[in-house]
Amino acid sequence: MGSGPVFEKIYEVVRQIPRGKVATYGQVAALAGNRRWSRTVGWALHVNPDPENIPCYRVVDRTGHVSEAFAFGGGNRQILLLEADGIPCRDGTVDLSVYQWKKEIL
DNA sequence: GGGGTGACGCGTC
DNA sequence: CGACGCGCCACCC
Repeated sequence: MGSGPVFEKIYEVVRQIPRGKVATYGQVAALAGNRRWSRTVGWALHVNPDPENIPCYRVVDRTGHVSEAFAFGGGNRQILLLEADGIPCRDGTVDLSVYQWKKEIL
């Protein structure tokens, strides 16, 4: 499956986002190894090879706004999935100050 | 090796 | 608040 080692790194991170939380593209990029991969993260999710195990809908941009080019039928679809996780999406926007995932140091 | 693409981020106007 | 532009980096042809 190696679309690219970086892509897999990104998928690995997205897969770790806990239910009820969201992460930003920049955050995922940083956790994957390089914060400048934000664009690459978006692209990696765009070609998401395994949506069942990779909750790409839990990834939003830095403003908390969902993607409008979501691969399942628009951002509306993404909002539904997020709300199913217990995350209220006000006008397609998530309150990052409350729902942003913070990788805790165990 | 070169060029085009993309679900971003940030500064600036 | 919104629009625009530039930088950033990986992937495919």
